[in-house]
Amino acid sequence: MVLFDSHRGEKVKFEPLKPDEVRIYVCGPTVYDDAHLGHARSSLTFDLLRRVLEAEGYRVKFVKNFTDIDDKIIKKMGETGESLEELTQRYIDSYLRDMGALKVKRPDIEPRATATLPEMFKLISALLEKGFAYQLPNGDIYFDTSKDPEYCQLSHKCPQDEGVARVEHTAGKRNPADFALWKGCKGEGDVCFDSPFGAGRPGWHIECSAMIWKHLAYSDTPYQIDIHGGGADLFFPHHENEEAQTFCGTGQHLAKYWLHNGFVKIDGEKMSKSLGNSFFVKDALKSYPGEVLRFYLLSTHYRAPLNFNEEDLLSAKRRLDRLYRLKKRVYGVKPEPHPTLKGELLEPLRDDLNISKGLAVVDQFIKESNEKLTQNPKDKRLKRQIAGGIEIIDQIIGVGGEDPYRYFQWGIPQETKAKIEELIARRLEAKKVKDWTTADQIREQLREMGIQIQDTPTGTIWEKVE
RNA sequence: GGCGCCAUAGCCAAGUGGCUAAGGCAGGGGCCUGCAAAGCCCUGAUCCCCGGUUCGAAUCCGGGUGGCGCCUCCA
Repeated sequence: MVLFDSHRGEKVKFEPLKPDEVRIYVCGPTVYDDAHLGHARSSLTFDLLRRVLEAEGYRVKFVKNFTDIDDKIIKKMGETGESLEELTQRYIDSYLRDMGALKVKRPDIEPRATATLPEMFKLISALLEKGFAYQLPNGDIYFDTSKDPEYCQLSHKCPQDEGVARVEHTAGKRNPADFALWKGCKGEGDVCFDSPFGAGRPGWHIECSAMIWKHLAYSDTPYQIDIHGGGADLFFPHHENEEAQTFCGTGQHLAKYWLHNGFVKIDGEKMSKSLGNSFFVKDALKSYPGEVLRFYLLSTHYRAPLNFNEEDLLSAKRRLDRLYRLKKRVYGVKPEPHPTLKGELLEPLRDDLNISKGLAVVDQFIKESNEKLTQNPKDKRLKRQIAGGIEIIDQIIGVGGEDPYRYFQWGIPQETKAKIEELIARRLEAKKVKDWTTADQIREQLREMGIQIQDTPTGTIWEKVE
C-alpha cells in the first residue's frame, strides 16, 4: 500500500508501526451545527481508507473525536439557551444520523473532549514542567512555539513574515504563533471546568493530542499512531500544533503518516459558512439517497477538490444505477465469492486510494456480468458469483448493499406506489389486447411522473429516474 | 508577503517519459423490443500557451496565462 503523506509531500510506502495492525485517528467535528458536505467528504475519505486496510487484512483501530467544548459552541448556547450537554448531544446525534445515512462505518471509539480532561491536564502539566508552556495572569496557558525547534516542520506552512500573517495577537503572548492550551475562565457566560491550573476550558488543539494519548497511542514506538487524518485546512495550524504538543510533552511524534482530504467547493470556491455557500448533509439527503451522495462524494480522488453540483451528482447516480440494475438480475441469489474482483478492486486502491481506477474496475465488472448473464441466463453459479462480486463492492466501496427495488423507488410515497402499480396493471390489460395506443399513453403518463418502466420476461418493473 | 495545489474530450475523471491517452455521464449509430426502457456493440480529445531537455513528453525543467487553497474559525 502506498499513501500520500502530507508531511513528506509525496507518496510513500505504508508500513504500520506493528505488523497487521493499523491505528488511525481522524479529526472529527466541533459539534455546534449540523454536518455539511465537507464533513461528509472527510468522513467518507477515511471510511474508504479504513475499508481498504481492513480488506487488506489489517486489524484497524479507528478513533474519531467529537470536540464538544469550544468558542463557537458557547456562542451557540447563548443563541439557543441550551446547556452544553443538550446542545452538543443534539449535534452529535445529528452527525451520527447523517454519517449513518452515508454508510460510514462507526469508529471503534468516539471520544469527547469534555471526557478527556484528565489527559489534557497530564499533557499540559508535562509541557509546563518542561518549559514548553507558560501561564498568563488571566489563567490562559500558551504553548511556547519558540521553545520547540521542530515547530513548523510538519506542515512547512508557518508564516515567515509576521507582519502579513493573519495571526491573532493576544496581549501577553510571547510569540504570535503561540497557541492556547488552556483558556482561563472568563467569568459570567463562560463554560469552565476545574483544573490543576485554575478554572477554565481547553484550547482548540489539545483535545486531539489528549484523546490520541488516552485511546490510541503506542507507548513503545517513536510514533504514537500510524495515521492521522483530517481536512486539508487542518494541516496548519491544527495538526502542526497537535504534533508540537505531543512531541514536546511525551517525546513521541504523533503520527507516522499524515493524510489530508481536499475540499468540497461550490462554484469553484471553498464551501464555508462565511461565504454562505455551505450545504448541509441532511438537506442533500432530502433529495438523494445516502448511497448516491456517498458514491458521488467518493468518486473524486480524496486529495483533489470536488466541485459540488447537481449535474455531476446526477451523473454519479446514473453510474450507480447500473450496479443496482445488475443486482436486480441476480435478485435473491445466494452470494458466492467472486473469483477475481476483490483483488482487481484492491489493486488500484492500494495506490493512495485511486478511486477512479477502482470504479473503472467496478464498471468493467458490471459490463462483463451483464454480458455473461445475457449469454447464460440460467447459470446459477454465475449468478451467485456476480452477487458475491456486488457484496465485495459493498464491503470495500460501501455501495450496492441496498435492495435494488427499494433503491429505485427511493422517496416514493406509498400512495404513489399504489397508483403506479395500478397504471401498470391497466397498461398490461391494454397490451393483452394489443391496444398499443393506450399502453403507450399510460407509459407516457408514468414518464411524466418521473417513472420509467421496463417490460421484462417476468413482468413490468419500474424505476424512479428523476 | 510566505507556503502550496490545479489546468486532459460537452461534463466528471484516470494517466507522472514510449504500444492505438482508462472509466463514467451526456450525444450519435446499431442489435434487441409491438414500440420503448434496460442491456450489449460501434462512435469522440494530442492533453491551457511559449521555450527547453530527450531518439521520444500530457507526463521532466524554465517562463507565461487562468483558477484555487492554507497562513483567521473551518472537514
